[in-house]
Amino acid sequence: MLNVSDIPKKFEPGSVEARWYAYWEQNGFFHSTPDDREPFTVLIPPPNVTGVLHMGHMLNNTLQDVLVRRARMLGKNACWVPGTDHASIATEAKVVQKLRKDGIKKGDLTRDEFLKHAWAWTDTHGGIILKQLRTLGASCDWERTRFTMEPDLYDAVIDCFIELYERGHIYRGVRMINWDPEAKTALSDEEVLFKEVRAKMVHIRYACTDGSGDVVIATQRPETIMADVAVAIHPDNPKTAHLKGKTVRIPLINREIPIIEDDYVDPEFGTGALKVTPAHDRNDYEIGKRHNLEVIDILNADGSLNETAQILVGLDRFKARTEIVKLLEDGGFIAGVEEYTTNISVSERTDAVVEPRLSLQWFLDTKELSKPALEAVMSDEIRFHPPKFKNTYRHWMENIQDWCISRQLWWGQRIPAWFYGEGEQEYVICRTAEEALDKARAKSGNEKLTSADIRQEDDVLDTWFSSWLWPISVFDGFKDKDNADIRYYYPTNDLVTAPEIMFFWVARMVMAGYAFRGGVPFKNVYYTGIVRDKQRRKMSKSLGNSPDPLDLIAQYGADGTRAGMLFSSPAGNDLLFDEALVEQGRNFANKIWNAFRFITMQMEVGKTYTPTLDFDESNLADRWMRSRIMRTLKEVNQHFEDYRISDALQSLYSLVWDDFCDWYIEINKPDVNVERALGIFEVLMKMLHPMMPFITEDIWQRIRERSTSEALMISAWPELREDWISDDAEARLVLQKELISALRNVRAGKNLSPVAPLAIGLSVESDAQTTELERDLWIFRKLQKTSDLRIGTSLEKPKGSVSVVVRNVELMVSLDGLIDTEAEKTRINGEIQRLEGFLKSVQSKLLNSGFVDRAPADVVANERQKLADASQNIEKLRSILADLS
RNA sequence: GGGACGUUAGCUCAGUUGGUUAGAGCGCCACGUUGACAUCGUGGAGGUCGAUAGUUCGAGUCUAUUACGUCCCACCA
Repeated sequence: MLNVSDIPKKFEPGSVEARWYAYWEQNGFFHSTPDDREPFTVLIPPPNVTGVLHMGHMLNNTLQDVLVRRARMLGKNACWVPGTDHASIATEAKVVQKLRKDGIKKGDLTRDEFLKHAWAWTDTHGGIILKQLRTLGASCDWERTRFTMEPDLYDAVIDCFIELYERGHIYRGVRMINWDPEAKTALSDEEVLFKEVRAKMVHIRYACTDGSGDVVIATQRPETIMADVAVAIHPDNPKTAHLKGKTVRIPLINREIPIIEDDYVDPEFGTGALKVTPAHDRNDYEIGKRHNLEVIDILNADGSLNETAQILVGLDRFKARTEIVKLLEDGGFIAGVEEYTTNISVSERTDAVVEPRLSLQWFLDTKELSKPALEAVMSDEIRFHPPKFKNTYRHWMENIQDWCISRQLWWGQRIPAWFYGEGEQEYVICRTAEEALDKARAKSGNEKLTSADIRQEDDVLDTWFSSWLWPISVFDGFKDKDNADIRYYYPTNDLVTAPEIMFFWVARMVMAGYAFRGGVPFKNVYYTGIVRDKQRRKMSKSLGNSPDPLDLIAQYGADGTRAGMLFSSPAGNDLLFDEALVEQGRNFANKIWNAFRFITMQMEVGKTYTPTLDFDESNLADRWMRSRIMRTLKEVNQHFEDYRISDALQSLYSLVWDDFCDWYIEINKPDVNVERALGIFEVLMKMLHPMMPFITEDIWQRIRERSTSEALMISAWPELREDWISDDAEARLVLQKELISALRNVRAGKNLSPVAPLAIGLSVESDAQTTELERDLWIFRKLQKTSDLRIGTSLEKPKGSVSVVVRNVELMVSLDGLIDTEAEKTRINGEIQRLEGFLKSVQSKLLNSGFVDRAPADVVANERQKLADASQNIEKLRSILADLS
């Protein structure tokens, strides 16, 4: 089965990845059903249904796959549920855009017609991203793929709405909300972003009606003066005291408005007078409420001026802004214009400048729901990785506002409210029109109501109002609150997501968890960073600085790409993506490949080899190798425990490359014990599998014939053998390594061939040490060619030799004529100087009675040992120096 | 305006409860084709831990102040 000629010099990922993925999937390894094992559940943060894979997804899903694959190997029943989100605003915007291209206006379509287009769009572009995830190696349970707009999940949202309404958490009311004039819908506070811009502050004169002069008011929104209903001053401001009780005239339209007094006004700011425009400013709305002022709305839904404005009607708000400044200038109303920097709010989805707008919307009252959700995180019932995000979470939860959940869109779950009677003021909440009719009749006492009198609310629900149910709805926990799946898989284990959606999604899922299942929806949240480029710019389509993930996989292999992403992504840290990382990942895969290739080259054709971990107790290299493996396994386990995935990979990288390839194989060359090497390989492949699934499965299957049930993907994670960890073996091998490195260093310094045989002397302290060292010296001999190797306590130093002190061994290299005495002296003097500096610091510690008295005994003993060692080595170096002259 | 976090080798980051003159990976420099691998090997050069002041026998590791940076939240016209 194993034939060297089959094994190319380079690892070729393309040919094996698709094959193994199909193998895993066809054998049902991804699929999970409840059984006696401990469940391990991960839910994919559902990407937008029509989205394509970007670097953020790559990082996020690689991490999920690593966690899931490892849990599976740990014997847990791992279930990774994939799926997509209907992304209400984003998708509707895309469909509208597409229709526009085809010459169709959304307004000309009925709701049903539009939805047909939307479904067509979803069917055409939907689910691509899930296919792409397979390329990455994601071990999702595809049979469980869900979509937030599929019937069951749609129903879940409706059930949820009805239940929350009945429990009194949902209300309908007129509030100042964020209006997106582009998408023509309300937004939640979370969907609004702040953007810093340069803007003009216009100072406008309002004339007092009594002819006593002007009031100058500063505003960055001069186009809203037609909606002004008052001018406010602070009651205690002497500067504006003379204005009390007066009225002023709005420029251009000459409407008279009163001057009112309100504490909100900052006397220090600007002129101390503020125009009050309740319809178009949150604060002004509050002031207006306090003073019982009228609300004059001069804007249309699309942000253009309406009839009420009287002037500039029909003009867009931004056009109107420049136009009105001209008019004001012409009329002599401008007192000045200054540029300044300010924050404007924009829609997260459409980038349109958000308009504060008074409107009738549906809200979720979050006061009660947020309480247990806050507690769950603060008490670490849900653990955040890294924990610093607890602060952000707490801050938000403590200041949580009611959630505006209605959207003036069609693509989404339609609110199950049914209006009857005049003016849509009366409604019932229920699932169907029939039910609504009964309820409406009962509620109104009007038995004559017919289905024609009943009309369903047009609005749909915020996308996140479906996503927040994801952990429950993917297991049909609304349809059947006690079904086998949700009993078994819920609460889920790990959630991997970006901190940007902590409020949108994480916090709300926790609230939903408590609201509907009385507990947490997951136990750990791993926050990834943002994927940025080398200049720390966020990767984005518009900047064009993002590589196509699929290109990366094609070029470097899925394993290489995954490893590359994992190399540099501690939890919560941004990933500064550099193709060099992926290159490193590919190189690592290649290194593994070639180590394996080397082993196969040692095999005889036709012979059967049984991988074994039966190490040779008498062989230091073996004892060392198995110690390194187990020590690393212990580290890796701990790293996983701590969600330090990068560190886990780093440990494995070093185990494979440094310990196994650079030392174990090198020491054993040319006749490596194949069965043992294969045994080692099996352990290594297991440990690496969660991170690099393809190459590890491929090698695993090449090591020997395996039945389906023996596939690496479903094999058991290695068992930790603490008894294999040996400080003694590791210390002894380190000494050999250091002796070898020291000699290599001498060779390099003297420009000697790495393979020229040299006469070596090793001078040690005692006969016992001679015996000890001699026992392990075969390793030194294996890796360094010697013409003569002597070891002893009183070795005579050959003429013209160079000496290096390694720990407490003096390594003497006979160089016969090649030695540059002066250079040697300089080197040794430098070494002495370094040691003396060290010695001094140790001495001063030990001379300090405070240290000796108060430091723990072992620390003091350690210092004394250091003192002794350093002094001894200095002595040695001095004698070497003396010999040189 | 409030808050969180960060500042350690050229770059990206580790440094657990304060105790070896600070570590890793990548990069860099030099040498190298000893038949697994040049997607490689060997060797090497690089930091005194943002600054200041404290606590302590001892501080990158604790405290305070300060500078700079990143992010989150926030209705100042």
